[in-house]
Amino acid sequence: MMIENSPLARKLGTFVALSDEDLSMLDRLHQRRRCFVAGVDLVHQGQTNQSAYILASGWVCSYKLLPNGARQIVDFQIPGDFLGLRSVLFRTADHNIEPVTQVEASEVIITDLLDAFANTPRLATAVLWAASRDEAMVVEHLVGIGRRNALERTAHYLLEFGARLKLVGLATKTGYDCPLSQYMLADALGLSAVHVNRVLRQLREMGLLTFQKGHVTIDDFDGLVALADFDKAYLDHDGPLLK
Amino acid sequence: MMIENSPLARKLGTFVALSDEDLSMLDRLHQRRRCFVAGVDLVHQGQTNQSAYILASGWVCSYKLLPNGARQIVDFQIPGDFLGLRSVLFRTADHNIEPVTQVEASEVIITDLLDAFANTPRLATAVLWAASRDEAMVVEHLVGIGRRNALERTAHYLLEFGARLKLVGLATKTGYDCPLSQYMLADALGLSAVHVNRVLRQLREMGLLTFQKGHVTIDDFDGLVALADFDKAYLDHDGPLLK
DNA sequence: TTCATGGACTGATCGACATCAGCTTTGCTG
DNA sequence: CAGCAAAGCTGATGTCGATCAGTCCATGAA
Repeated sequence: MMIENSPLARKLGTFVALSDEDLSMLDRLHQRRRCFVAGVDLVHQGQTNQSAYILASGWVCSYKLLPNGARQIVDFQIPGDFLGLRSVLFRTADHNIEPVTQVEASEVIITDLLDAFANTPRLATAVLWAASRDEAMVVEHLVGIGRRNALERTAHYLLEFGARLKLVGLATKTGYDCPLSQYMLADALGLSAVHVNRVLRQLREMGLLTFQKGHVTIDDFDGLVALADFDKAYLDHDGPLLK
Repeated sequence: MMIENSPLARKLGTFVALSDEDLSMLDRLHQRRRCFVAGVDLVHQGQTNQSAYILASGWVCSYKLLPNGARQIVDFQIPGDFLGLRSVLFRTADHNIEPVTQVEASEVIITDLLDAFANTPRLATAVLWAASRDEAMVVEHLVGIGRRNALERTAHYLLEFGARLKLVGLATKTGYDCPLSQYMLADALGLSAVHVNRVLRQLREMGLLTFQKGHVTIDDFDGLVALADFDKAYLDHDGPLLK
């Protein structure tokens, strides 16, 4: 069985060395596989008693709508990420979740997860670690919107995707597939789509990065890192931190 | 003993009805009381093996610095809030923490906390709840910076403080003490101090809110809620959600 | 083929907020 | 109470990014 190739196992494995027992416990969480089509909300604000999921394939976005019609995308989830954990704790969702692409996800029964926590503390550590990392990413996103200009912000965001996708084997040093439209990118970055377009052109003309036809090509990694003040360490490690 | 008057107990009590056992467990976490003076960093980026704290009195801010000299304040902590929990999990802090005022805080030994989790599941639920709420606030903050203009953003932020402080008995319907300078507010809201000043004047002239001499007076609560699109439900409850 | 739709892309114009430079008030300390 | 630093406050000017108003190009349906 290909347990250790699930995106989540792969990601957690870089944080914490997982035993066979941990891996099979992870596998047990992946029972109820479900599919969703792009564009149809999976969860929306105010909905109660939602389940949590682990993303197996495809991209998803979490966003909030404002009464003036604007929307802010808070985060994108990629394979290996948890979905809607906070909504479960809160009992009522405070944001919407929409698949960007077609999506496969495993429904997580919350008692299964708590079971897993009690029986495999190593796994629990890894999951908490991943959750902290997710929160750190939201914080970094906030900092970017608050204090970085459009160019730095965009560069930083796209670098971050590279790092996240590499953890689950969906990116190389030179680039990754990215199903986002410029509109979505705009709603994530707090910009207008028009301006995102100009910024992407600028990044391309500066020879740093090419965002085209659903694919991001990193043309000059070091240049991007310098421009965006990207902290290489914070998302990516050489091996498990906890042996 | 005045256990149930600690800000944390008071806050958690509005989420989950706590037993005497829960309360005395909470009390045990409050052993090592420490003090800090305003303006001197308590934690800074990159520092490792930091401890966590529970804030007993005073205000604290968590922020990040960018190489261009800008800073973004991610969150303020008020009495009853946890401090630096993520840094503990991550082993190395990804942000700075600075007391805004003189501060009293209890150092939390992480094993004590895990003990408390194992022995008093109700308390554990409450703490997780509080942590989710903190995360929800950061998300709301991100949405504000990304998609609300300066006026709405400021109004929303100051309303949120009112709601948070009310939970620990430090605010009334009509206002609260707020030790923040306009500079700090600016760094939290992603604005310049000059603009914050103008926005505060505008709020005052609109008869909505007065921010002066360390005190915020809510002049027209409903007006503010309408302007800021503030969700009254999300921070404030009439009684424990979990009986 | 024609039409419709949605994303990418561009120029012109406008406005919200930043920056700069200076003044005033407050509160602290010698 | 004089002197000073820090915060509050304000006008003038500049700029980044929004908005408006399109064109161009794919894809897919009729």
